[in-house]
Amino acid sequence: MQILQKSKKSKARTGKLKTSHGVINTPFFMPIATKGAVKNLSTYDLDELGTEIILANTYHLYLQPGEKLIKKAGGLHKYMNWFGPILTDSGGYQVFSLAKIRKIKQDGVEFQSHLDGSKHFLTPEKSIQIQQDLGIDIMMALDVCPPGDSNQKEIIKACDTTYEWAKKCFKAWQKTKKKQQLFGIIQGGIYKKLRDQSLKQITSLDFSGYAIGGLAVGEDRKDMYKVLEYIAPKLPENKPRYLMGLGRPEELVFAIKQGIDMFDCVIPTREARHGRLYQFCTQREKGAIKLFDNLAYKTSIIKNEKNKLDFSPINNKSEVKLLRQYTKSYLHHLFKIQEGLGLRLATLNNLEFYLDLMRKIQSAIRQGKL
RNA sequence: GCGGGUAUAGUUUAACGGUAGAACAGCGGGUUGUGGUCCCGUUGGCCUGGGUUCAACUCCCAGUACUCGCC
Repeated sequence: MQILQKSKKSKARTGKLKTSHGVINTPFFMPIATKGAVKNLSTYDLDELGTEIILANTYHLYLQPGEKLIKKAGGLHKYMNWFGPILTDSGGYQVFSLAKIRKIKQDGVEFQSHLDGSKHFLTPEKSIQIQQDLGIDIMMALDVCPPGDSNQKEIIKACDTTYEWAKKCFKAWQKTKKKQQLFGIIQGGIYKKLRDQSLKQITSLDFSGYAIGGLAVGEDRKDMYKVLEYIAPKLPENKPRYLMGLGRPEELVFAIKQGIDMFDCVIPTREARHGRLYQFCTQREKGAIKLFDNLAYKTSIIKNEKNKLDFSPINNKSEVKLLRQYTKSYLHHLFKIQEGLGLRLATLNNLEFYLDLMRKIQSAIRQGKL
């Protein structure tokens, strides 16, 4: 990763990350396409939003439609008609989110498919093989993501397994032509000592980049901030730093100030489907949440009746024509009648907000404001 | 015109001679390496007038509205 600017006000930085499908400006946000689609959007929509990279999921694509099918199709890029960079999560998060239907063993995770109940065994090597078959740009090592309320013993165990698996992933990756990048993941919960140890272990392996995992999984928000502030600056400076799974806009700003370069989160897309819209606003407005400088944002619920007679555009400043043309009243109506177009417009709105936020942040770092 | 039925929250409805429940709508909160419209909380109500009874949303009578059938 090439670093272009380092802030004097914080540990924030801007740069460029090269991948085999293009260069990405950092810090950046990845819209989530778990199963090979950003829900409700086409790749044309993603282009219009200025999307630079998306995130997909190894476990989900392995189960359906299967990595072999995608390989036959010419890889995930060709299969889903997206020719920018793709990062895949290894399946490690499903260790956490699908806790009821899996067993962690020494060599890997045993899953029972949430689709048909069939049993599957995901090993570090298998995860790498799947990600290679998918042909994506940035692979993630298989890790164990323990819940936020785990005790110290459980976190230690998760760290140990994560390290063992990281070594196996690294070894499997070394045997390939290394056209794809591989990132390692640091665990350790909210314990500084464990984070330090995990950092030391994982960074002993020369990964393409390093991620902080195991945050925003149920722990206290204050603890999350403390750990992030503590560990982020310790990550290797010349490599991309990825904070997995976060977050709210103010959390992204905070993390960027600690030196994080990469993010992904379901918030903009999921909340869009539930009718919550993100928008920039002035700091004085009711419900405004301050970000930095003079920038603030608020959310609103389009289903609320107050929108029924609001014939103003969804976002009159949007670069997306649809968002300038369709009114809030109409979007309210679309949600009431449960019409898919509503989901699409809301998703466009929220992703444009998140991607715009990152562009504003990049610009602020360049101008020395962040 | 005659006869029958129904009237409970904004809507659709439940129960009961002794504190009227629910769903949807409304309002508020939640969602963090995806839960495809989800989860949690919350504000609203017995058609009107008489009668019986210790006590009536409930039983009786009248009115009103709606509805079905007949002429």
